Amino acid sequence: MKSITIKDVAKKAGVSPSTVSRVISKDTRISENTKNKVLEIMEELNYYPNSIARRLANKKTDTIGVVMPYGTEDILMNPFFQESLRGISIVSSDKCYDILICTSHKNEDEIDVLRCLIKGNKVDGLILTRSNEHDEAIKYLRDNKFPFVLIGSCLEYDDITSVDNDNEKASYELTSFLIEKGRKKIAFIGGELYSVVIKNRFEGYKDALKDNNIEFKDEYLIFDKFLEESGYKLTDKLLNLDDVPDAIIVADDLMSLGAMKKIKERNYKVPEGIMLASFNNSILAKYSNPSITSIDINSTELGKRACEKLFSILEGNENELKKEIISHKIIERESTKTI
Amino acid sequence: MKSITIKDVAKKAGVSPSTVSRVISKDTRISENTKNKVLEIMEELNYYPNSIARRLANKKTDTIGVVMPYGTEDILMNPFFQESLRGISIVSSDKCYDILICTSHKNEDEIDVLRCLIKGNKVDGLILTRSNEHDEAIKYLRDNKFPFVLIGSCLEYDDITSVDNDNEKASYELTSFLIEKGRKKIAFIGGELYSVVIKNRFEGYKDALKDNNIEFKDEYLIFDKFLEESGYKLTDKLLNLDDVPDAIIVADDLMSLGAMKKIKERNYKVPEGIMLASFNNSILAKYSNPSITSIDINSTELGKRACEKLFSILEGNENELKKEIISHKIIERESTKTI
DNA sequence: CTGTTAGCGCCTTCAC
DNA sequence: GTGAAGGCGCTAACAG
Repeated sequence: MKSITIKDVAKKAGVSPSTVSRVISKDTRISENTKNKVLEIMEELNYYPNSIARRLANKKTDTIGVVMPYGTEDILMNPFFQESLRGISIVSSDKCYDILICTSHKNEDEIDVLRCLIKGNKVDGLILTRSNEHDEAIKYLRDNKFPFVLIGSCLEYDDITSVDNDNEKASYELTSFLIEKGRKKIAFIGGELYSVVIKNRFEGYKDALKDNNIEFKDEYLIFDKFLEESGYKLTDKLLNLDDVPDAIIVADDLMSLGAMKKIKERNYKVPEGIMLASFNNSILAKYSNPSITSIDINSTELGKRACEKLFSILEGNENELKKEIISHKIIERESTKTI
Repeated sequence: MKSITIKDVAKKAGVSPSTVSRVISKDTRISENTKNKVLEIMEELNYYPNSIARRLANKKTDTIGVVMPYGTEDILMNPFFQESLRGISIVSSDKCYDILICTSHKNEDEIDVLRCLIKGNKVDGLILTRSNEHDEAIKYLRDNKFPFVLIGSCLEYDDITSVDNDNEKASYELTSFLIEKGRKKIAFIGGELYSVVIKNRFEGYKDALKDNNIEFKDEYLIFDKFLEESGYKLTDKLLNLDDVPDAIIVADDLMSLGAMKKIKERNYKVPEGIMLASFNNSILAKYSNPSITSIDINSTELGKRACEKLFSILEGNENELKKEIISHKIIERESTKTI
């Protein structure tokens, strides 16, 4: 089916293609008469500009890419990504931008995916939804001076535009919160060790222990993947220790469900025997039993602000704050309630 | 930053642009020598074809659009969409297709969004993730003969390619399951009444009652939005009835969490006093307390098959099954356990 | 204000 | 096998 073009409209309206083009791009210097005439014909012909052709001529795609974490098979199921994507979507649809979802499954190299996106002119800018230590993706984008915003923090460069929580502080607060509840044997279950967010949360935990003169114990610190199953397995190890912890901080809600399951299986009581506290405050934490105290990180807001910053960059406003911090809040629930 | 083009490669390789183009599109009738030479230069120049230009010339975008439900502010948070998107993503990345996320927030008209997508040549095909009665989007796409696959079912036309569960049967089974457990006062909490999936699930429920000679009671049937909060409110109404139900089927996990919350608040026991059973088997059902019996609808598989069918259509294989059914399974949990 | 011209970068006949 | 030429649909100077 032959789609109708700007030429068809022009011919029928008795004007030149460029006049039609001007109407489309809302050029001011054009008479009301011809404008209305053209609009009328456009309506009549049910014409709609071919965005591909516009993109080629404008060298602009009106599309932003959202890069989901590598190896997304399971991790992508974390509600965090859904929530931040929602924030991104709200902002970008306001600007009439499209969203391209970028994932690298299986054997593909993440850098190849990025290369294809930016060299192929598929997107105007990117939002990364996570960061690792020595992050290759960040390095690649930075080296190529490609516009992007990071949801998370970058350890290597301080010229990266990013939106993040103060995870170190949040973790410090959460740890202190447990200490105030009288707990001293506090373990920490993390996700991937190379992930920056985990590093931050771990640091905050360690600092809080130190400031409260509690000795940090190596065996109270374990890491694995951001999966429910990992939480389950790691907790088992903690419960096998000679000196079983009386509180556990888990770096993610999904993992904490696994932890909770194991704790119950082993017949420990939450919160009496072991207190549990977690991060992200997804709906999972709210409906767990007992419900889990969790840090609300404002995922949707992270997405929104990241997207707004990206637009700001694309519009050339370089005076934006490089690193923006989104507030967090401890949501206390049963898993840490003192009776 | 000037991006390098096919011409640059051609010049440096001492061949014509068309030759380079042939190398890119893996044309066979080309000598090994020139091919290698060109590939070498491409590598050296770090050349990557401009996909926008290719799209314009080929009239093909290598992109599929995934249409999220209208008014997505909250509904989009349902894990179902995340899971089916994952399935779609796995298949499309195999084919090197990009995924465009399409949402219509706020005041926009969904049809406008679709119009913009297809008239604007932004995607080769679409996947709809839900269907309503008298669905305008389906009608529009069908009228325009635009390639698309529906996750769900269409009531009006039987020439729509779709992937769905047998929701009627599933609901019939779930209702029968509760009846076998000795329950007779079974209520049904649905989501949006105009949604096809709700209609199907309601029909199955009604049929099961009928086949078991249980009278259908109007006051046991209530509908609202696909939200946790709706489940909460609707359940309150059920518990206020003179004849309180002894079992409730909820059309969605998220809603059933709300229902569970209310049931507990009102001091009814699950499953002893009231059994609860639900649909979708998201992680929410598993970790609720008590855990909730739910129909596993295979969300990821729905996404995968929908995407495969779309590719099949795009490749011109019109001999595909129009309506494909994905299997379901009752996952029994505490909320319906008889002691 | 409006039309003409020349691309955007790639692909695809059609010749050789 | 390879090159030249024209076109995909739109935009952006440059004229007038």
